[in-house]
Amino acid sequence: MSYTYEYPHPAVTADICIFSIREGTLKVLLIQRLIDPFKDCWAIPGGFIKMDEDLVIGAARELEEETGVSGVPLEQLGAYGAPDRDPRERVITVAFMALVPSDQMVLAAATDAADAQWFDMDELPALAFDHATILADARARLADKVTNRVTETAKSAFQFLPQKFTLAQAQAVFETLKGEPLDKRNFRKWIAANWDLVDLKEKTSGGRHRPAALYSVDF
Amino acid sequence: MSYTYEYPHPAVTADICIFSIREGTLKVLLIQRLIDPFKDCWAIPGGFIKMDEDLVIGAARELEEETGVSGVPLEQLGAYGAPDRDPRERVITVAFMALVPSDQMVLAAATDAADAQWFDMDELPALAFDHATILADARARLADKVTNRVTETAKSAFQFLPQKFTLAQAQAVFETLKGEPLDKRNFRKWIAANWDLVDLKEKTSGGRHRPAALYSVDF
DNA sequence: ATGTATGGTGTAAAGTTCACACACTGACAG
DNA sequence: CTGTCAGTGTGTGAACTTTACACCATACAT
Repeated sequence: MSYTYEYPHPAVTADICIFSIREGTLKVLLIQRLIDPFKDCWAIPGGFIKMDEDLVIGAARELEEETGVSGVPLEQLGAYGAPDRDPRERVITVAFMALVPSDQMVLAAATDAADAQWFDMDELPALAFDHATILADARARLADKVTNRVTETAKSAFQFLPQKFTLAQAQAVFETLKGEPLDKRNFRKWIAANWDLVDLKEKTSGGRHRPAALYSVDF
Repeated sequence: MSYTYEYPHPAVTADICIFSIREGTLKVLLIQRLIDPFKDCWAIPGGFIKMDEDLVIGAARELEEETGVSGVPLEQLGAYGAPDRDPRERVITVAFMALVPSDQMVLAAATDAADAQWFDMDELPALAFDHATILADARARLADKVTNRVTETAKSAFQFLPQKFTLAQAQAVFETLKGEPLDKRNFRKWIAANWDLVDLKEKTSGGRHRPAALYSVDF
């Protein structure tokens, strides 16, 4: 089967930056490419858009196919289309990003992916294509969104916390996402002002220190 | 000549929202399509990306071809790719925007454009494809950029002013771009704080009112 | 002289951001 | 039982930003 056009057409892919927090650090989901170009190289998941699917649907499909991750709300980052970004042919990619909890997530590499793993954002391997650029843009956008407005992206930050959490735990999550330390008192004022925290009147115990109050959040 | 691929490929276009101010109101540059689909319908300029050109280069080229407008710094807005947005075949478009002065600009419709005209943003005709959506997104982004940070976009606002301008003229420009009235005193404080205004020690004359001081701006 | 149309000016209140230091308490060790 | 450790919890002031708001000045026309 082949497809013929009167004029040349580029291929169009979707690539997806999936961020999560694991072991207290910001991670990104990468796949190891099974095929050339950049065979065996790590890359952000993605693949070709089908002719009858919307961009974001295609991105979600590729993500699930390659990594087993599904049901995440993707936000468009932009299009990347340098003529030589793919050695095979002209490929224009539309990048998406999302922030997801990953604790109970099972990664299942498939399709074009030999492997799918979480990588520490501070220890990235060499990446295929222009994925390093895309990922850097996504990282910057993530830091921007998380603490500025109360958006869906910011909501998803709470998924890295247990149902009952301490304010110190919450601060650690937001610091990880933002990539910089936050002032304790100012953080507590911010979270109280911007989110509906419920004081559970319970305390942690077991630490070699003063117990911390536990909270949950209502949206 | 034809081009054959093993898998189907979408066409990729760039579409460009060019804003300007004319006669004190915000205008957008539209072209009248010469060919189907949407023949004779108005649309934002744009066209197919060539295989060896970057997205923004292609956008600039299409803009010049269809309207005669060149040399404008385009900013990417995002990709639009609903499967049915073009009745011919799958077409994914990458949208760009810019704000340009238009007084000495000569519009020259060519290529796929029967005509190129400035339209008042408040009196838009029916637009081809999903261009109404794209244009609405661009309008929102424009208002955002102009008064918030001192960006390239904001700089270009001064191009709608003569070399020597009054603060009232400047306020009118920024109000038009932002789409809402601004407080006179607060605007004057803002512009003085954010831009390097030079007091020319000259005054307007001839109005049936008190003369206004003239300024120029240094970047 | 008067009317009219636009130019030009300052201040206070509210809100936001940022920096910053010390006492509290439970667990554990001795 | 006592001391130390380690993380918890709390408030204020300064700087800055944002917003609201009203009146006199000046040139021209009549």
